[in-house]
Amino acid sequence: MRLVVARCTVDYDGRLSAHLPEAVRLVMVKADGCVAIHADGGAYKPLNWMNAPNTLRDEGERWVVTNKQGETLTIHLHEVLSDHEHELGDDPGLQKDGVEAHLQELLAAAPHAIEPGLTLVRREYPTAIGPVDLVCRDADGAVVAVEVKRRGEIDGVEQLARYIERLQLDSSLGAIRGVFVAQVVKPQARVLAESRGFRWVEVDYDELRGLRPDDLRLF
Amino acid sequence: MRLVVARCTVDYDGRLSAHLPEAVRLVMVKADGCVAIHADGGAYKPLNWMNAPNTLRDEGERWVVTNKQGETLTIHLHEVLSDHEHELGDDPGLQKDGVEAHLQELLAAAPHAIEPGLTLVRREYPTAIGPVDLVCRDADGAVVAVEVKRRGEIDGVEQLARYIERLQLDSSLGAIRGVFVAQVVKPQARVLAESRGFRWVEVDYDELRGLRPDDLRLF
DNA sequence: GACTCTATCTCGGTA
DNA sequence: TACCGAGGTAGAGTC
Repeated sequence: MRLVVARCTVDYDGRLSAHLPEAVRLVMVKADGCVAIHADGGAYKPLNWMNAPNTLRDEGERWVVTNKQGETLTIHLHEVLSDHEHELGDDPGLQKDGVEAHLQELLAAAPHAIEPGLTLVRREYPTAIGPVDLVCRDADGAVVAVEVKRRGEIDGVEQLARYIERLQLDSSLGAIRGVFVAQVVKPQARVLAESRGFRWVEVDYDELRGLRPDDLRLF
Repeated sequence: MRLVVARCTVDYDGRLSAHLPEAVRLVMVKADGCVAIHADGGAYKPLNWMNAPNTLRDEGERWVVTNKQGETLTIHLHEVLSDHEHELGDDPGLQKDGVEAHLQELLAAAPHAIEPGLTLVRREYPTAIGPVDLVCRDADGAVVAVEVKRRGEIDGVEQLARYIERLQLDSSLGAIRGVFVAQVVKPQARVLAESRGFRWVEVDYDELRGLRPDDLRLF
């Protein structure tokens, strides 16, 4: 990784055009070739960048970075204040826990947590407009489509509505109920869900993780 | 801006949990206090970060960064290979050209490019759920609601549907047609638009920019 | 502050 | 490869 602190101007020309007036910034060049220009603030997003793969033409005072799509990033280095190279080596990568996929797994293993008597038919049930998170049957044998979100917002309810619309076309399934499940269901999403005739349910991730499927036999 | 290259492990605990095993990485601390941990590859996004405002407790070998929501980023510095501080000063900021707002301006100036005979009633037409990008009248005098996107995806079609539903409540407008306009309309969005009874149109940004409003009088 | 929408989104999965 | 969906989305604008 090469770290250059310099007074510079930068121009990007590609999906849009963008220009940075002269100022002191950090230019970061990673081992994979990607380039990012950072100011001293404004969170983690650089002001300008070019992802790998690309080709960097170093003309001394001017760097021109080009990618396969023909986008260019041009950096004029007016004054280099610092220039260091570091060997970092490969990164073992990030381990995540608590994203939507995990929530869906836990609910697939314990559909009773959504409502008593619910049993799983299939996870990621395929339709022409995308997979339904969970398709279940309730205690009466009726089909229930479940949309799982970490945060329950309005577009998730609409997603559920689209799936049910699609599932209804398959007459063999009979009447289909919709249930919207999330750790938090926002007020607007609650209103829309109810007006569409869907139940909405809030679940607790840590509680779910504590439940073994066996625990639910008690219901 | 402080740049530390160090062999480190990192843990984030907040909206999810994430862990970084021991490796050499760049720890960047900006003047506004935000912290980002970069590997030597993988575009501009850091592996882990904490935005400003936050508080950094420097315990020497361990840094604990906490924000107002109670999220924490814990960095264990096992071996510091480099540690530099730089004064960058304020940044004059980025100037952009070619984003959705510009596309909307161009189409407002040349609605004929969407379909012959179309004339603009109003840009950013206000409704209770947000502004409609363009409201026009077609050659027959019927109202046409236009949603403009740079990339036409499924949620843009939903947005258009919500606006039209809303506009229909205003009975003075009569029957309302919907048109979905983008530089590229994705397959799923095409299907949904058609099933909702909307036209979809792809437009070329550079061509539009070349058209002066006058040119369109010829249609 | 809350809500809305854009983004050179990034990133991962899958067909 | 392209498409599609999630994201600790971030960031900007509006109310």
